[in-house]
Amino acid sequence: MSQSLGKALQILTRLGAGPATLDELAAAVGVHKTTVLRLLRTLADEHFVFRDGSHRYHLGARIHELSSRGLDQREVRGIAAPHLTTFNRAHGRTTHLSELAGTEVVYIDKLESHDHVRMASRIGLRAPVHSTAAGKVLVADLPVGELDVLLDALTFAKATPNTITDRAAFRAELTRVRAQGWARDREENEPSINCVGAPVRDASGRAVAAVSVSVPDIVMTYDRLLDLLPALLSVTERISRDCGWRPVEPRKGHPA
Amino acid sequence: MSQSLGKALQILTRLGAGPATLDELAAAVGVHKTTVLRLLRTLADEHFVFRDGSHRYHLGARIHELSSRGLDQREVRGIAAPHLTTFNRAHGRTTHLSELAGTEVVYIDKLESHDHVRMASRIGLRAPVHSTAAGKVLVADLPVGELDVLLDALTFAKATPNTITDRAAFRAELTRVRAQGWARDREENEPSINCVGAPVRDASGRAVAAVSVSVPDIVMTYDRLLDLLPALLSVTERISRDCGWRPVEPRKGHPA
DNA sequence: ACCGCCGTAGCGACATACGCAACGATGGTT
DNA sequence: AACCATCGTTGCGTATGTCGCTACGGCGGT
Repeated sequence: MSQSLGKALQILTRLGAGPATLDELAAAVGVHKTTVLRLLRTLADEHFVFRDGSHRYHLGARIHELSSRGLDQREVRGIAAPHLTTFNRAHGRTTHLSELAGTEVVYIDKLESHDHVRMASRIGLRAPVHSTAAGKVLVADLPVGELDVLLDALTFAKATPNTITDRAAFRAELTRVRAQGWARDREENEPSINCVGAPVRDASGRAVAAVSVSVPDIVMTYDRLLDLLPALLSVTERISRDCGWRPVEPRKGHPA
Repeated sequence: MSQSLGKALQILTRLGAGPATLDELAAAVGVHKTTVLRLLRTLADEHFVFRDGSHRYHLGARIHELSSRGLDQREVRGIAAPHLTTFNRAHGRTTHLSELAGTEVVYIDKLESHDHVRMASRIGLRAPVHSTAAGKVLVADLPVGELDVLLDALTFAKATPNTITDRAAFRAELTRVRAQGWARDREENEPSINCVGAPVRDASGRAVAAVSVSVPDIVMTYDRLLDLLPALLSVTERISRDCGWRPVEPRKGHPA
């Protein structure tokens, strides 16, 4: 663990919450302002931060550039984008594309709802797999060994009264997800927010991303949200096909 | 200049070019792999990078989160976004929103062209003020002292045969920009790319951002690009008004 | 003029970061 | 099974880079 790097990263993270002065950053990070200034100098030299005319430091252009490049490296995002735009245009609900990251999902794209109720999520945020629809579809088809390792690492943190906090119950939920091909989050991750998600698959059939639709209960009930399932399954199928996925053919001689 | 932080930032920048292994990063940064691993560990702990199953490190979720938050902190971006979306929908040309950053502009939003010719620019990239339309409008109205300081710092790097590389010529260009209220870049920044730009002003009348439209010559001639000027001036005026700007009223008793 | 705030420079001490060397884990081949 | 190559990791001693302190300069406001 590199001490000075860790401190610099804390500075960057603090600046994510808003611009700050040298003194504010020194207080936030807990080191002398000379030390902070040295770190800030280095960060500024590489354009990770900049200082305005009022003595405040801000996140700089390099962060945006790297994020933009990093997102471009996530292939599924580029493939999904036009499909999601069309879906969002048609349905107007907050839609996320996410990937699995350890025991969490990370949102790698977001399309805003068309109404005035906005969700506080954003690209780059992470959420636990066990309480999100996206998480469930991303882990449901993991090979047994991988799923066990993941479940071992999961803390099943209770986010709301509805959160699944029991390993056996979560396994049962994943069985259900596998059977129906989509997942739900009924106020399990955030109070008053329901969500449905479906997997995007690649050529190997593996779920490489999830598309999920989130709606506050006051805007749309869970039952109304289910009306979006056909469209959701349709768009994830289209994206999957563009990712090289092909449906498994029914085996001959066996019941469909 | 913090050595270990500098190295870590080099790692992040390298990963912007694509995923890399520990050995590749050690070679790129020029230090022992143990050192790189320590830095990567710290970066990974804070989610700035992650490692995939094939030994490769990638830029992580925190970069995207910080970028997203940092862009939200740029107020003019939020104000301009709906206007630019409408403008882009109507005209379908690559459109940038940029801010001044020292002797450079930094692109803080980008709307893609509707055709298949895409521009290599991206959010977070910087470009010199003297060879870009956006740069010209951002510095044209600077107070004299500020402009002098900026010009002193400018190297007038020659990007193309058309680049203005002479201080006096650039000053003359800025005089013209002030008079007409918009600026051009006739293959001054990149060969075969023309650009027009106009300022977004805040309540104080100061140019706080620029909207620019860039088009490759093969797609649209400079003269055709000029057809977009009325719409460009109109959208920048609308954004400016939303930023609190109000047109200066003609003085009474003087010619209009 | 004085004051407050911010940024900066120089210094010595020492803690942290460094590279080296060795080893463990993994996967592939024979 | 053994062997090999690659990657990641650990432990060590050392010296370099980082640290906080102190003092000072610059700037803006009164």
